[in-house]
Parts: sequence; C-alpha cells; structure tokens
Amino acid sequence: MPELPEVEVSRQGIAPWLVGQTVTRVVVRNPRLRWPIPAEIQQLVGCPIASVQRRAKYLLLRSTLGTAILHLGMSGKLRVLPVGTPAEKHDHVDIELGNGQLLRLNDPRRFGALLWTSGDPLHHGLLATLGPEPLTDAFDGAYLHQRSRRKHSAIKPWLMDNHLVVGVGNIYANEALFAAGIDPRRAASALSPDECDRLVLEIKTVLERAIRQGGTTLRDFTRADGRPGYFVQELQVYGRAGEGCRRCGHPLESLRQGQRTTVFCPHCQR
DNA sequence: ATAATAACCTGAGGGC
DNA sequence: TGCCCTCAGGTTATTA
Repeated sequence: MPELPEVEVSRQGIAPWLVGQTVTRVVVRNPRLRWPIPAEIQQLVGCPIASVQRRAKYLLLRSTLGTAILHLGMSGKLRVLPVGTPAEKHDHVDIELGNGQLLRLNDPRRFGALLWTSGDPLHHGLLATLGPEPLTDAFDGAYLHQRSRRKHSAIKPWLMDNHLVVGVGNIYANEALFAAGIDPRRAASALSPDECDRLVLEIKTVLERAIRQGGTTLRDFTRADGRPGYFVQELQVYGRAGEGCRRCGHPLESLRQGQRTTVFCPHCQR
C-alpha cells in the first residue's frame, strides 16, 4: 500500500485521535508480522501518546516510556474506529484509547511491523542508517549529484534505495523520472548536475501533490477514516503500460528493474 | 564494499 | 468451479 505520501496521509489522519490520549489496552490478535510483535508493546498501556511522527515510511507513536515503531509494509492499513467494532480478517492489532476510539492495523500480507524501543527511535537499527527525508532541504540536486558519481546502477532502482533518500517507492520513482524526462535505465553516474536538480525537484513535487490528494489508492489503501486517496487520477505512467503517453501520445513501455515494474515513455524520457 | 536476487505473505485476476 | 501462473504500493537477508 504505502509509499511516503500514503504513510504521511495516514499520520495526519490518525494523529488528532491519538495525541494526548492514554492507551487503555493493546490487543494483539496475530503477532506474526515481518518480525514478531514484542511483548514490550504492552508498555504503551497507561501512557499518554505524546506525538505521532513519521521518519521515512515508519510511524512513531511516542510515549513517556518508549516509542512504538509502526511500518505498513506492502499492504498495511490503519483505521480509527470506535472501541467494540468487530475485528475482521487480517485485523492484527488494536490500540485502544481513553477517548473510546481504537487504532486498528490491518495487513493481509504481513510485511508490516510493530516494534518497541525505549531509547531514541531515530537510533533504532532500522532507522539509524536511512538517507535524508525527500521533502527537506538536505535532499537537493547537489547531494544527488555527489552521491551518484561512481554509481553504475540504473537511476530508477537506485532512487528507491533508502540509504540514498527515503520514501520514494515504485509509483513515485516512475512518476518523478517521467516528469524529469529521464530514462529510468540511465546509469546514475551519467546524470548531469542540471538533471539531478530537475529530478530532485520533480520528486519533491510529485510527493507533495500526492500528499495533498490524500495519497494513491490502487486496490486497498484508505485513509484513517476509510476514504480513498485521489492521486491515482494524476498518475502519468504508473499502471499505464501500453497506453499513450499523456505528453506525446507514444505508447508507454514497461520493463523489469530489480523485480519491480518500470513504466516510461521512450520518446519523452532520455 | 557493491550489486543482483531471493525471501517474507496473501489475494486478485487471467488463461485454460 | 478449480488449478496454475503472474503480479502487487517494501525491505532485509543472502549470494555472487
């Protein structure tokens, strides 16, 4: 389900319901996610949630005793529902709150994760080595150009490497490369400084627009209130292989890069 | 150290 | 209807 925009939309949707509320109960129906949900997650009970933050595609529910680290994987969804709402298939975890609401995690594929850390979550092993946030000034053309100098790999799969920059998944890597007019097969090291500037700009633009549209709903993403995201209407290439380029009309082509489907316009992207 | 790939898991959709 | 195949928004672990 989620790339950065979908996780940020989820964060914005759940935060008003969670912040300041005391956790009254944590119900774990199935602890078998990517890693087993640790028993320490019960330390949330009795604590008020101080903030709901996001780092990369991780959500951080911070309390006085520690932080719950939540990742939605490929198919995870968060909903805020009244306590007592019957659980359905793949509803693995509920975090019940003093206001009578609960935060419910549904994740059919169970690639997601719910972990606990009592220390600084940014120093947690999963978060410590991540690259910069794409929507901050730390991610700019000069940074991308410097990092790309002796990178022989193709630009598209490299953009999805969290050690370079976080939050750019398959949809938005395809969309940003189209917007920047760059062939996804180009070697990263072949990009000029101007091309790096352009690509960074388009990554920021597409992510910001997707957040404003409530994310991209393909099959199962919904916001915390169950509404879909509307960015799917603005997709230029993702999911459109064989259809006409919206800019030049040439049929879009697809190929596999690193076990992911790339879609691009061979005419507009050079 | 770097780069490709295999793996984790369920469900949907297409072809036969 | 059912079986088998491919594909899906992510990330880590393993292999070359």
